Amino acid sequence: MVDKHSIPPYDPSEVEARWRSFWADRGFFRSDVASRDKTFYYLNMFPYPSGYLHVGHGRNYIIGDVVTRVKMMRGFNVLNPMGWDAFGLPAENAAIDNNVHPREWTLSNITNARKQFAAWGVEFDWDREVTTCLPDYYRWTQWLFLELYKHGLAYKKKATVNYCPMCDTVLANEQVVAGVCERCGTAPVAKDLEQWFFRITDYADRLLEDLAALEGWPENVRKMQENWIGRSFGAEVTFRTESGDEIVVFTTRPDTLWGATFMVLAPEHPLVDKLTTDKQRDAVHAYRHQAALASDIDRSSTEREKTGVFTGGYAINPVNGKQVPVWIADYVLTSYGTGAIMAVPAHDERDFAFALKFGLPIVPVIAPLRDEIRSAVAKRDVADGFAAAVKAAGWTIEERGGQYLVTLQRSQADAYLKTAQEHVREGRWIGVVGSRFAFVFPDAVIELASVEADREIVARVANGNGSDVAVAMDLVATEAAYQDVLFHADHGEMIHSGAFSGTSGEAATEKVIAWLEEKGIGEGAINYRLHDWLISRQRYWGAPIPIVYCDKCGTVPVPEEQLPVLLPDVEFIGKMGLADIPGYAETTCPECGGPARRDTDTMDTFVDSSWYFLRFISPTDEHHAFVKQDVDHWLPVDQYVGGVEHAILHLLYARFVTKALHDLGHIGFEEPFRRLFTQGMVCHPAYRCSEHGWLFPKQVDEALCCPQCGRRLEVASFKMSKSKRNVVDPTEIIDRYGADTERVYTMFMGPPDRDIDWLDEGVRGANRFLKRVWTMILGNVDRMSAPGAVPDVAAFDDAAKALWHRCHFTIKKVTEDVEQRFSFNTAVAAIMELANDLGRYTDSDEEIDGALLRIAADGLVLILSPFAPFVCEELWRGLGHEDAILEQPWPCYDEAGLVQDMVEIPVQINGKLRARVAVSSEVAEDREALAKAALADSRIQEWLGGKSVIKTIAIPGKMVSLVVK
RNA sequence: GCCGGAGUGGCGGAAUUGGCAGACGCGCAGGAUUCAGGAUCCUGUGGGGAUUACACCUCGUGUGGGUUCAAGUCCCACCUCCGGCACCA
Repeated sequence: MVDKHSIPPYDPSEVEARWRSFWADRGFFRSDVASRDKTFYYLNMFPYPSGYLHVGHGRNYIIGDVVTRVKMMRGFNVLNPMGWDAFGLPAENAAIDNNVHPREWTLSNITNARKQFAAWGVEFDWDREVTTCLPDYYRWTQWLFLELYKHGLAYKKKATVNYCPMCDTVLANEQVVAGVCERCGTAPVAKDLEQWFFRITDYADRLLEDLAALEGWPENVRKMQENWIGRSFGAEVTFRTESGDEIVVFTTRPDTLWGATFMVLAPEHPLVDKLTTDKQRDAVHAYRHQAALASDIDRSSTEREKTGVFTGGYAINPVNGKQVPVWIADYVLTSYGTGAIMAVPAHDERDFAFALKFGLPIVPVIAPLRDEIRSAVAKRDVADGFAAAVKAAGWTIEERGGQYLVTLQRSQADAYLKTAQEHVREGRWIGVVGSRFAFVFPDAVIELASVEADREIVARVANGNGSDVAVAMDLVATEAAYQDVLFHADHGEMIHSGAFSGTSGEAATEKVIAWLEEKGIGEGAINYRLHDWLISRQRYWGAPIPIVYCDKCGTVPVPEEQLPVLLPDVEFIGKMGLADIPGYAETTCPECGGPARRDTDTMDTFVDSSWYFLRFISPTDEHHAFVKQDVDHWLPVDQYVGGVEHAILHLLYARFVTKALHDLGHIGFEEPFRRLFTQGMVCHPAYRCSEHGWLFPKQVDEALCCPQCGRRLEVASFKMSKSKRNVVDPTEIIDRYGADTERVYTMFMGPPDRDIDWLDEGVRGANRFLKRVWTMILGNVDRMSAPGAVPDVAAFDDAAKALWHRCHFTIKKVTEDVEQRFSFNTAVAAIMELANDLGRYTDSDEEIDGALLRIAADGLVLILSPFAPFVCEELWRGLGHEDAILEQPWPCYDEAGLVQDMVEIPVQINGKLRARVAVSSEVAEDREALAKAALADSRIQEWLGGKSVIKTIAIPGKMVSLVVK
């Protein structure tokens, strides 16, 4: 037994102070880029340097540090750099609030963050630090811009763009999330401005198709990108107005063309004026005015009822020569497709609602996949004997209230129509809805097969009672029994479509497209939701766009040797762009030397971050952004880690820039990140008073009432954020328990990809574990053999064998969990189990094996060290070693060590666990011997009780299952 | 509405290829130590039941079905929650 009083208590602050600068001083994290051997590029998404990092940020970096340390001990040449996404609006806003220059604010945050990393024991190759707001970085961002410009991938155009009035700048499409500015939550307004764009849509197909090969990426991120790119296949079809103007529409359903009974243009569509008749002009003008005022959120709400106005104009449906009215409505967007649609109300939900509201004809041209026809018949509309006739024919008929409901299938429709006609009373009609649409009158059955048929039905019905019914669908749309068969968007058989009737499924689309192309009235087309990337920003704190405008020479790129175009060094006075800085725009033309003006916009900060992973390979190169042979060797990044909030923006842009640079010959690969991991957020309870807002946990007492007004507080767990006052400050955790404890808890608290609550009790548990390891290791050093001792495995007693096995098993598990599974919580759990077993072994009264103890203790410290590097470095010295842990190879396990002498094998009878038999591992691996051993067990014999075994399933090493009768 | 993901003890979670459900930790309970608190250590801890015996039985992984000797895991239908997109033609 050990005298625990002789061991110094675990004092993390003292231990951590001793090793804080050790790893950096020894240069362990400096990487050799020239080396080509076993390289491993690990990359965290570089942070925006804003104030203090909290324990939620820590999760990201601790994961990286653990993986990096393991990889280093495993003999990899690891590159794990860090940099700063240092341009951007928060710096400007903070600068305005605190009256400092954004540069000062940014750089001081960086200094602070570096200190926090050191306190966490999170190490990087600081020789490779990149900072996007410094000229030696943004010079190359400007170079990237010019490369894209020279090859037609950057262009300027006037466009309607999203402008955020709060941020005072335009936004990329991707930065408008759920209709509001991603950063400040303000609804953007539409502005027509000349802006720079990157031609990302040229790469839409490749960005989509290459997703499939990104097997190391999470499925949800790939799906999100797929949705964002939003590729849809269909056709562009040209309609003509009566005056001969072309209206091109995009449709994914060319097979429904025969059902296009009207057209809808976006209110902003250029042909609207010309189409509008004098009679409609006022209404159209008013509607367009109102649409222009409505915000995008209002316009794009699916809840809202459809609105629109008839222009008075008509176009010709090219497939059947029929005249269709042209409407305008704000459910058609200028930003998608051609800003004009053909409306097929029978097979498009929006068009259906619009047609019903405005009384436009609805003609089914596709048979639904579900073959069901319904006919609701008022009793007073039919002669006696109707129900009997229907029953006699064997069709389903229900009776409720004053009506019959007949349900049938398409093959029965003709017979039913005949029966209905025979029974319908004079002046009445019967509707048939579903797989067939028809109206039955005493002297005729009219199929809803065309607009003309629709008119005739309406005319006949109106004759009788002068109703206000506009179209045939109105006659049946209010009938409850019809609700789920009125409309469908199935890819069924084409009907009422001339020669194409009878064509069905996806093939219909292809055939119609081929025919459209042959006739010259349309062609196959692909449409994307993705738009070109708007990169101009009207703010100061970004990389200036390196373009000059000359009256003589036009748009002139700044020559490469004149880069960088420096941000003007002004005393910072507030919200402004480069245009507000006197003298900045004035320059001379690089081509003719005459007077010229600079572009006064800066680039979106996502441009900075779209290529930084390349710069880490040669961060100080003054002649190149990066060196091809080096990046070709080190990239794609082996493991990229960051928040899922970048699933679309940053990751899509970085993929685009990589592909563009590849095509321009600068790099030899097409995807930047081989494996991607998105870590979950760390949450913490936040307390809110409806009157006084968010409260710090410290202000809250047990009664959960507001200290100011006594109101009951709302409590809920949220992602840590300063504004909700629920951040956990790592400094407090480190002061109280040490960084090692924070690291172990962070890794142990749950699967790293999942959102999780930070629990103070959990932190204490991690601390307890480290204390236990400390006491156990230091308290047993005297009983261990010297380092390097080789145990005599053959002489082990049972307890020693078990511990020996546990050591090998744990090493294997931790190695696989970290390297392959990214499952750090189970890795830590396995180390805890080893520590528990080791503790049990040293506490027992039996004689212990000094060599085994040495190996187990050394091994425990080595595999724990990536998680708790400070305390392990200390314990390593305590164990009598002189060298650093990072100079040690990762311990290895051998298969022999994994084999146990005896194993317990569960035995099931009829699927229920009835016994466990202890057998030697040889027996356990032998199917027949294992089955025999199971049957020989006395408990099993008892359960069998003379019944016969019909089937025996023995899975070597796993279990035996007996089926008995 | 569409597309993803997830539902397992009081809590976080484990079970990697269909093979002993609940590893590991928190919390809780009892005990040891202590003047006391804290810290530490030991024991127990899914529900229900049984027994002289913790070498027992039984139910149990969101719900309902199914496949299988065997299902948290596979299939079908559904419910709930989270995330993304959303009048995208």
